[in-house]
This record gives sequence, C-alpha cells and structure tokens, in this order.
Amino acid sequence: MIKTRFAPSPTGFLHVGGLRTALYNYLIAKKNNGKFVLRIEDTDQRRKIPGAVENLLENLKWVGIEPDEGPGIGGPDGPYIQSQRLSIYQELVQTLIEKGCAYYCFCSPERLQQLKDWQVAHHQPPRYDQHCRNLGPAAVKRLLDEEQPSVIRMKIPSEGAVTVTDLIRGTVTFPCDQLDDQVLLKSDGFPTYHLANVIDDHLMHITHVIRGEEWLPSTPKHILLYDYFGWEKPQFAHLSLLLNPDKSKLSKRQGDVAVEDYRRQGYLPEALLNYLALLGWNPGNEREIFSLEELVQEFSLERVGKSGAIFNLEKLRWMNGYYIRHYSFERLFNLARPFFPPGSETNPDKQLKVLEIIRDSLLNLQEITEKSAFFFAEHLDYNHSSIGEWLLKPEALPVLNSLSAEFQSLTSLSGARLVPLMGNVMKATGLRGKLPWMVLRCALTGQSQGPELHHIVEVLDLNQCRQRLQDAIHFVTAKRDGR
RNA sequence: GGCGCUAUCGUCUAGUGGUUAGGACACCACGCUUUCAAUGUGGUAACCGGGGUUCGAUCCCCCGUAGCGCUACCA
Repeated sequence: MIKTRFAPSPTGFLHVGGLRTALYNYLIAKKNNGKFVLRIEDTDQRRKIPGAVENLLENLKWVGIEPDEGPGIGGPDGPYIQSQRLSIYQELVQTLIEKGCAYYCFCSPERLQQLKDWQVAHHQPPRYDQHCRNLGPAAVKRLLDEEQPSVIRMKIPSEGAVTVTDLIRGTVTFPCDQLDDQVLLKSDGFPTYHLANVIDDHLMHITHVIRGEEWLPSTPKHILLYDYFGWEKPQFAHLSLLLNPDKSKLSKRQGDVAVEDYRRQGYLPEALLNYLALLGWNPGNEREIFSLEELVQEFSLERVGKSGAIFNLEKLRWMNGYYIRHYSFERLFNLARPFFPPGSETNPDKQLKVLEIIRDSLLNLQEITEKSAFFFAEHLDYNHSSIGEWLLKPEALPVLNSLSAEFQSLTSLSGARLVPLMGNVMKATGLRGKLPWMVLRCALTGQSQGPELHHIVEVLDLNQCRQRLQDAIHFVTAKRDGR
C-alpha cells in the first residue's frame, strides 16, 4: 500500500510551502488508495511552540486535507510525535554502533567550534575531523563510565559515492568525501532529523518521501542509514521551493506565508489549494480549475516541474475571485458572514442581498467589509474628492432636489421604477445622460463606483434613500455656502 | 569556498530535432454598461550566453553565467 507523510516541525504556523508539500503527499496517497500520515518532528526542544500541533491540524482541516494517521487521530504506527518515540531511536542507534556504522563522539562544542573556525579561515570545507571515529572500545567505555557528554555520529564511507534516485530529478550522485559524519543522537538523547526521519519512515511504512528540495543534499546520508539498518528504501521526490517575487526562498518578510493569514483575509480553502497545486504541477492540458477530488484524479509526480516557482499573489487573488463567483451561494454566505460590518448581523436578509450584489466584484471575503459598508451605514461621508466631482457640479443640486421630490412621491421602491423616475428627473431639470445617474449614485452610496443602481435600490429601503438624498442636499448646500 | 539543483513571455507554465513557440494571471485596446466589477473579442510580450552534434537546434551534449538550496548536537 502507498503511504505518504507530511512531517513538519511544530514551529508555530502552517507555511503555504508546507501546505503544498502536504497537498502533494495527500494527492499521491489518495490517488493510490493509500494512507496519508501526519508526523510531528519536534526533536529540537528549543524550537517547540505550544499549540503549534493543534494549529497545524486546524489549518489542514480547514483546507480539507485530513491525515489518516497522526497525533490526535491515531493509527497503527504511533505515536506520531517524535519526542514521544525517544526510546525507539536510542535503541536502534545502538544497533548501528554494534555494526560499526556509528560511533560515540566526545568532542566538546568548543572544540568543534574551533575546528570549524580554523577550517573556514583556511578555506577548508567545514566538516567534522573524525577525531573520535577510531576510539578504542576501552576508551569509549571509560569515557561513558565517567559520564562524559557524548553524541553518536554516523560513519560515512571514506570512498565512493551515493546515488539518489529521485522521482522528479532522476539520479543525483554525491561523492562520499563531501558528506559529514553527521550527528545522529544528540547529547540530550534526542535524535537529529536524519536519524528520526529514517527510522520513522521505515517503522511507519512510508513508501514515498515527498518533501522540499532543501532535503536533497542530506538524502545520501539517509540512504546510507537505510543501508546500515538493512531496510528497504522508500521512493524519494524532492519538490522545488516556493519563492518570493525577488526569487529568494518564500519568507515572511515579503508578504504573508501562513495559511491562516490567507484564511483571515477571506481566501477560500479551495482556491488556495487549487492555486498551490498549480505551482509546480500541471495537468498536461489547459485546464486550471480543479477541486480537491479532481486533483486526486489528475495528479501525478511525472508532471511536477523542477524549477522554483514564485508565489504570485495576483493570480491567487484572481483564482479566489473565480471561486467566490462560482461557489454555491449558501456556502459562500456562511463563510462571508463574519466579514460584514459590525452591527449588520442583526439583518441577515440584508446581508444576503448585499452579498448577491457585490459578489462579482470580490477578490477575497475581506473586501466585503468595505464594499458593503454603505449599505449598512447610518450616514455617509460625502466629503471626498471622488464623488465631489459629481456632487459639487452646479447641476447637481437641482437634480438632487428633483430626485428628492420624486422619492417623496413614491410609495414603494424597485429597480424597475428607477428608469421612469429618472425620466421625470431629466424632464424636470432639463439634464440628461450620465450626470443625473451619477448624482443619484453618489447620494445613495457615497461613492462614484459600485454595483448597479437598480440592484442597490432594491436593498436600500425607501426611507433610507430619502434620508440620503436629504443628507446629500445638505452637504451640497453647505459646501456652496462655504461652510 | 565546496557540493547539489534549476534555467521558455513580467509571473505560473505547455511544447517540439523543422511549430505562426500554446494557455492562464497581469497589462493594453475595443464591445457591453449611467459608474465600477463581471463578461466577450483582440493585442503587446519569452526559448540566459557561447561552443559543439546535425541538413536543421528552444529542444541533445559540453562549458560558462545567473538564481536558489545545503554545508549545525535546526528541521
């Protein structure tokens, strides 16, 4: 059975790059009727952030990529949090010592630092000098008995090369003399990533390791470890990185990288997922819109690209707008409700009508707050330049007065009534064309642009319209009189 | 510095030993529209450079160049 895993460290939030990795893992698993595992790599105690695991789970749930096995979910190969598996690593690393594939190292951090400083100063590659590699058993036993702090390092063969077979990149060969005698077990008894990920992937029966490109250079060490243990290796696939607009590795500095940031701004999970799927993968035809289920059908690693992809917010925004326009209205409304202006929640019917009207213009749900504000406001602010262009024209006042009279005589309001009503206004004022319409728009909305007036008028009630026309008249006369 | 990965419009990408090098976002123009948006039509825009191989290279090979990644008792 195909089994994949997403193995983040719990450092606080789910990164969009991490989400893409999780998605690809999920897709491969689901496409093959396999399992998708979530594993928490918390072997660095210093970097642990409380609540990070819950946050991770919550965000994965939001986008609809739920692990089959993992912390809080369970599964046959748990626990799925590495800090709860310490004895497993400690036991297994001993077998490596016994086989002569690993060794105790008693070098102090200070010595290591000095070594590194010297190497850097002399333009040598910074690597461990294997000082403890050939310590005799007696010496090791003595130092251990003295309880000298120690780590366990892996032995890299002194010659040869390791070839990585990668589903995306083909074969990549690394000479052994470029590899370091990597620490496997730290002095605090925790494993390093290299040890823990190999052991866990094996014990959890992971068949495909799909992870970021930053792991490619350490993959030969992992391969060596599989061989030392005598275990079957999983398939590897290293994904290109997500980049900032300046092509550096996608980082917080240059915009939002946390999934929750996009959630907060009113991006739809389907849109974010769809966009991320296309960053590095394409279906081989010109289709771009895919549901998660459709991605499961269509996805394949063969069509995953090798080069880094810039995270293009503009296209995400477009795609989000597309999803907003094509979503089921009911679901959209449910997601949209928190974004309406405070106070408007007492009038859900109106919220609903407003959403219908402004839906096409939205790129994210957060825009609802601003774009719906005038529907719910007590009073509008007319004092800004974009509408002054219309309201401050000398012809505006007669139009407003005529509009006001017309609205007074109405007993009910509908979009269909607007055209005859405007006909009357034009007749009365002798003005035609764009201006009367724009004056009405500005008076009713406080803006020079927005949804169609006959829609607006259906939502605003008659008294509200009358009030706004009066407000606009007051504003215009006050301006005219220089107050 | 060493090792490794990568290289098609501004961006995401398709593609081929001979193509008008295709699509999408963005951008521009036009249409629709009382405004904006949505939408429709059209348009501008790309094969990193140099050598080979070949009748012919964007595509295959080599060398550069550039970008990125790794180079921890971090993941």
